[in-house]
Amino acid sequence: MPKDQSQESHTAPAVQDGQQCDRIKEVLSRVGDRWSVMIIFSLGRGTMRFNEMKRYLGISQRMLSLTLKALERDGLVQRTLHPTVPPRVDYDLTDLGRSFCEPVYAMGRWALDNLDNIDRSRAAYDAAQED
Amino acid sequence: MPKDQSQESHTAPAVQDGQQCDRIKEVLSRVGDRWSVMIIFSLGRGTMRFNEMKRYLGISQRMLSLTLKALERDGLVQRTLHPTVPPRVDYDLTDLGRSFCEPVYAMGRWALDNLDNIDRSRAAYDAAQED
DNA sequence: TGTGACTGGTATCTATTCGACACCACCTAG
DNA sequence: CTAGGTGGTGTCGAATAGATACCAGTCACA
Repeated sequence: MPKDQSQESHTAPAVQDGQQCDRIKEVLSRVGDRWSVMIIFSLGRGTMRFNEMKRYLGISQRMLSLTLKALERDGLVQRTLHPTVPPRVDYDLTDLGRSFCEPVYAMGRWALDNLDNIDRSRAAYDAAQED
Repeated sequence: MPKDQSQESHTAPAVQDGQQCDRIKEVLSRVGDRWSVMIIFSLGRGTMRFNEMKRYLGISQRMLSLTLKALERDGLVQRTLHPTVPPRVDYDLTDLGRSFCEPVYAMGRWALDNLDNIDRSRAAYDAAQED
């Protein structure tokens, strides 16, 4: 419950007024973790299979399984089992998942553009600490 | 190490070819966690003080302290100590932090727009599981 | 003159979560 | 017969998050 909403004379940029902030927090808690973002990110390229993602992302089988299940439950990812021999499982983004791609890519692009800035900041901070 | 880069006939949207993906993963591991995003999100509204953020976000003191320190190290957040009595500490975004706001807000906006979709998906998924 | 609450933290202890590993059934190649 | 692929689940120790206590100092209330 936000206590001090009275002095927002700043550059309030978007949607926000307290209970909305709570809902955002709620959603980000669900889909805002590292592996969810990474999975959405790579599925944006197209269909992937379980072990393919595992190798590509360097994620443990357990976390991949759990995260994919959660994303499927949230309606971002679709799981398709092909009853061949051996059985083959494809993972794709749903429409909802694809719409989530845009903000995820925006973050990815920012990450790429600013990795060097962050590294410089870190080095400067660490150097300053050594006094 | 991506193994299968050959069949990207899909809507490959942005920067990506393996080692770039690794760097994105690296940055997202740093600033992509829930509390970092939430802190950037609320600092986007303007200067905040330590306990103000603590109350607003519902974060523990320890995590707030640690996350702010990490964000300061990464150059996204600036800490200003006013040597008054009692001492007062202000937290602001740096220019780098403000540039990060855009993708963060994009995610927040998506979260807000799609919370209901996610809830419906979850309910449907859970109902289907009960067979 | 306590005592309760505020400031911005740190230290500690515990609960949750994560990742490594083993295991499953089944198939194929050597 | 063994090694490796498929897509997972179960277990266990380590890392991590959150709750709580505590710090030094100041203020208001009674």
